[in-house]
Amino acid sequence: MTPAGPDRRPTLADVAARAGVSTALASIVMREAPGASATTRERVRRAAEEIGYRPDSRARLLRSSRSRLLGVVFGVQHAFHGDLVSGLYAAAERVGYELALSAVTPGRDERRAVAGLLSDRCEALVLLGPHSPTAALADLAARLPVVVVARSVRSAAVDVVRTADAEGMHLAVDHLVALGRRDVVHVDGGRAPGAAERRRGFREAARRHGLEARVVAGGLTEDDGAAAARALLAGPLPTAVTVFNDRCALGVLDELRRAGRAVPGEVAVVGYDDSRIARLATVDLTSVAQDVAQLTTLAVGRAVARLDGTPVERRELVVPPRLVVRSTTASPR
Amino acid sequence: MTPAGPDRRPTLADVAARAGVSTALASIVMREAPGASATTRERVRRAAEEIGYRPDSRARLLRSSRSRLLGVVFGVQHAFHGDLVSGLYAAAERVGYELALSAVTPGRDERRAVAGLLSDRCEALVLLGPHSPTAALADLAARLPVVVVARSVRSAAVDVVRTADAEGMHLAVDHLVALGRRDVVHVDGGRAPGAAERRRGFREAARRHGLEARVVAGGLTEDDGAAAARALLAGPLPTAVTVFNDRCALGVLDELRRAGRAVPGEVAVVGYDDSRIARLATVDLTSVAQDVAQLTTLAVGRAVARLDGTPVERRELVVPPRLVVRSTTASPR
DNA sequence: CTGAAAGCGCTAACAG
DNA sequence: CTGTTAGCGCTTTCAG
Repeated sequence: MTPAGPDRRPTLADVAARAGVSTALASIVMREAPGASATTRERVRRAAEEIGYRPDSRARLLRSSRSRLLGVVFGVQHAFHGDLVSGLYAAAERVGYELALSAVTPGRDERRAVAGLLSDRCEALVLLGPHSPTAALADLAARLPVVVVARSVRSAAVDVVRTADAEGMHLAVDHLVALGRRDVVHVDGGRAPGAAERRRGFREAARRHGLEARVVAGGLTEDDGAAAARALLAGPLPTAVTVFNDRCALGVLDELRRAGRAVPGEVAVVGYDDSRIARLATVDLTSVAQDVAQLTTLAVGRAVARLDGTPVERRELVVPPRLVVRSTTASPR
Repeated sequence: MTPAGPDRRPTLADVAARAGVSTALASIVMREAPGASATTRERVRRAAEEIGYRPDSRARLLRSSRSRLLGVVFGVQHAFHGDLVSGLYAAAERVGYELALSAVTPGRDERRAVAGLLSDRCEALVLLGPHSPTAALADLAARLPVVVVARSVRSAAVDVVRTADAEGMHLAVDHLVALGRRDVVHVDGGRAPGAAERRRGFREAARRHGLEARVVAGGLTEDDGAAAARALLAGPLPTAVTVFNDRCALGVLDELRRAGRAVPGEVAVVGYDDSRIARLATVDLTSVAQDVAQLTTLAVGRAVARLDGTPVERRELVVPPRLVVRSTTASPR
């Protein structure tokens, strides 16, 4: 079928030859850059189509000084990171950037994930809930713009886009108190990104209402939540529980139900993230929602601002959370 | 601080100049290729270290004919895909390949995810549970090796690595029947990858045991499962239910419990995927496990075999599943 | 509006 | 063992 020639993938030169123009012109057409007549455009586009030409992004990036590539490091296990990645794709597309994804897995740590992205000539990095120490993040930020999402970092070197987690807990506690629940316990996220902030917010709000700010150890997973619930069940049950995140809250819920305790009858439960699981009819968990669209738009915007040299007033961008009330807190005590 | 010079990132030429060698030699050292003395290696490595040199993978790939890059398309929502991605990273590393990730999100379909990967010069594609029609997959496979994971495809053009889903359902049904449950219903996955195969396996096994092979509509999500459970609750309850996947099974479980039905007392439930959620103490769902390590190792191996031109005997590689018995089927009727 | 020429940073032949 | 010489496929001046 094809002539003897090796069936290497077609290059821009092939397109140009077929269309009877120079590669430079073909390039202009493919990039949709100004400087070619409508006729030429049509001819070149047709030629490209016919031979199944696909631009080689490597070569393109190599040549242009800018790669317009944003590196994203995410945890492959975290459902919430999935939501953020979705938002980032959309946000990047709106401003003409591409995303390069690099996952953190049980066998691949953040260092490796970042190293891969650096070799790929990303212009800036967006790190979702990174676990790296502040110093490491600062080092990285010395090389290229770094935007940390969903975690606060005490460093003037990196940009941060996060939810006002403390405020989120205020909303939760205020809501519970309004419902007449005054014996509120917080199930903690330990060292997870955002946990310290949420714990702090809980304590502030509790104090403000004159409550005892009791905190029990939790974690990120359903098992952590179940364990926390067992600890709670060992003593007199509080009338409400705020939990670090929805996964953990699910474990709390499930364990409470197993123990035959009514939710929200005896105990109200509030989660965090407003994940898909919280929205399920069968779970229907009251939860503090993070504004994913806002977070991702701001993260990309901030990265781009750094790249464009746009002056930036604040290193930290804080997005307000929203309380989504569902049945785990619906009925008053 | 830095001299007047533009602070562009250091190139191989910079390293070479600093080490007092040619770029070719520096290249050899950086690639750890044979052809440089220990002394030179040391000197070059030091120079690279000092100026913070990082190889530019784009340029490298542009130059070399092979990219050693495997493109992976995954669904950012699917927890199981996360597990597969983790396994793929490990498998690729073992054979000296890199991964390029491209996510399918609510706003980014498979076409776009694939297109991105093609521009990145991936040598082969690994598609996790793709939704594209067979014809589209075959077209793609005409351009480069394509390995489909976790879905069967009736096409001689693409390689498939999947779990023996029918067999998985056999295991589930056999187990239930051994427990004395003879009124078994399957909650279906609809058009999801793997659903047809699982449904078929259920019917085969049911027939073999002389049971009525009842199937009700389900889906991939917890909500789908809850809806299916409500349908089930409308009539006389079966003594056991097999469900398309764990997420859906979770919805079934939760709805049954809400209705006050005992699991496994009245109804036994079996899920599919042996996901983290199934393993949770509070869920403890009997489930058919897919062998992730095996699936991913085979998928990468198959892609590499195609690239190396190694003759391949079967287009389809089928991995046996394993039944993990937990408390949702533990006690006999 | 179009084409020729010069690289982007790196690797792969070859020479020496 | 080391250096020189060509490009990979594309974009980007800069002439015409």
